[in-house]
Amino acid sequence: MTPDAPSRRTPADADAPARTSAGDPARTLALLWRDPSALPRRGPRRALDVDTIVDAAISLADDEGLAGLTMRAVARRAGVPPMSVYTYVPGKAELLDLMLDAAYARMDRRPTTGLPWRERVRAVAEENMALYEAHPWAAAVSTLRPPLGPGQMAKYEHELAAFDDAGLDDVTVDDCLTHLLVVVRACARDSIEAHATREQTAQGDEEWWAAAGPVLERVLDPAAYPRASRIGSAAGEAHGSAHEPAHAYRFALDRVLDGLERLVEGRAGTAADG
Amino acid sequence: MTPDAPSRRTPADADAPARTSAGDPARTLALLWRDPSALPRRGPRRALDVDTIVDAAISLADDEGLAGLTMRAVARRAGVPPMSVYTYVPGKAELLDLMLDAAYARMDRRPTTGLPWRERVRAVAEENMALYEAHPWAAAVSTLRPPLGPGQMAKYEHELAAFDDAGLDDVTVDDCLTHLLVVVRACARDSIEAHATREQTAQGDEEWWAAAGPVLERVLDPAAYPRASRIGSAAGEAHGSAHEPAHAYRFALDRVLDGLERLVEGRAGTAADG
DNA sequence: AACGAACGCCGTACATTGTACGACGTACGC
DNA sequence: GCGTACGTCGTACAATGTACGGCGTTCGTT
Repeated sequence: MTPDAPSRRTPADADAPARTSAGDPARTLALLWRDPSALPRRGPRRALDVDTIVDAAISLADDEGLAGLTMRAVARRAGVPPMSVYTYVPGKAELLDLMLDAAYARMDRRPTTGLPWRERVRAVAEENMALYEAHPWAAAVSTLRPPLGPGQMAKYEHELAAFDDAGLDDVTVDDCLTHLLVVVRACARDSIEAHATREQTAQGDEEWWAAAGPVLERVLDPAAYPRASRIGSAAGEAHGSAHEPAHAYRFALDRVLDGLERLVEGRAGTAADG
Repeated sequence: MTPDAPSRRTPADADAPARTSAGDPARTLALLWRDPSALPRRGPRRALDVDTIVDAAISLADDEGLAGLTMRAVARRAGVPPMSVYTYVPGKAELLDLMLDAAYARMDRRPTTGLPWRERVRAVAEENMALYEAHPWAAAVSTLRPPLGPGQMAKYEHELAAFDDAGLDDVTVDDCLTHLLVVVRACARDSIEAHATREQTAQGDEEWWAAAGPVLERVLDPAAYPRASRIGSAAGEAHGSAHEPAHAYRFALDRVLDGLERLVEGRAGTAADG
């Protein structure tokens, strides 16, 4: 009753978002923790090792994005023929796990002992944003089932510590951290997409609005959408464009911290509060 | 000096997330608003119209997800040969714009006049979550440059009204709405990915943890990660699994509303507050 | 009434993807 | 010394979005 091999990524999955932990869990974990007992005992000496492939993949994804992360390109950067990558890594899914865990492991974790919890939690947010700035592809990978490697564990342990003296119970601390990380990653994704859109379209936001504006004026009746017209243009003028991801992130982070603070204060309202 | 045609999607873009407004803005807007002057004046009568294609695409994406939304499949569902789709829609990017704007237009918008702002804003969140439950693909599409069609405009106008008597200035109202929508969409994405992962892997979270658990115990030293071990398993027991998207959403929504409430109260803290 | 241009329609073709498969050679255990 | 487990990697395949071009239809103009 050996289970079938977990779903492999086929060309048909094109638009499905990249996902971690899509391979055989045991095999992936052995790779993540560099389990020596998983190494081959017979056969010729391996020319490379897993880390060479992972490093090549990370630097490639940093340069070209997830779209440029093809197995052939990884092989090229590692200096081996295309199919040789599969000697070190079972497939692209496992490679993503390894890349992400390695990126987590290398995160810069500032010591924040002594600071109040709000500043420590803010630091956690900034560290994650820094990760996504250094490795934009990391924000695009789904981590619903996180890569349970040493990097992920160190990250989780460190981030939980930020809530140490906030006086919250264990489950709530996990909820708070999850919420914070979801918001930071969402903001990071928007920011990265803004960047990518500018590059790929070779059309800045101003040019896009300049192209869209005249047509929009012809079809759109301001009287039909009074708030949208007024507030939309007010927001557009306040920031450079209609959407300024950096500003959205700052706003979101302050709002999230305020929300967590009410929880710490014990004044959280889950229904209408009186 | 006619500009080059905006970037078309080629097979090489596989892993790049689907994006709205990737086509020629003027052409896309004409399509979105069903500009009659953009219809052809010569040639044979069209066998179908844009809406047939858009409806086929939406029902297809509802059934099969964004990964199943191929131009060939859209054509099959509309009952035309593959390349005929391009008669009605310039390309996949524009089709996504049309799909999204149509989904926005058909959203169920409950009247919430008379309710306090917090309940009205909560209703906006629920309406968006309902949209993503009905059309999971909508959560995956990047809307950095939103499809400026009638559906998007109606949605924006309606959602702004939720903040009508909260006493916030125009720019802040836009910030709040953006923040709310970002969080709801992020939660929706996680929830959808959880669903998709269960289906594609044919492996529930329990089975996955069951497969990962033993190996993890062998490599992981609880003493090295005290908080992670304790809080991780506490959270895992509290919800069914390590990650319960529905719970994460409820928690996030309450926290966001609390954060906005402090803004409304004028007690928001952007730095340490005393 | 007749003609040419503008259009609808759509079959074929191409580059690109992840990776299954299998041939060939190497190193270890008996 | 031999069988087998393994590394290495060339070839092949199905699926993708859409460029291109051939063909037929309809309308504005004459």
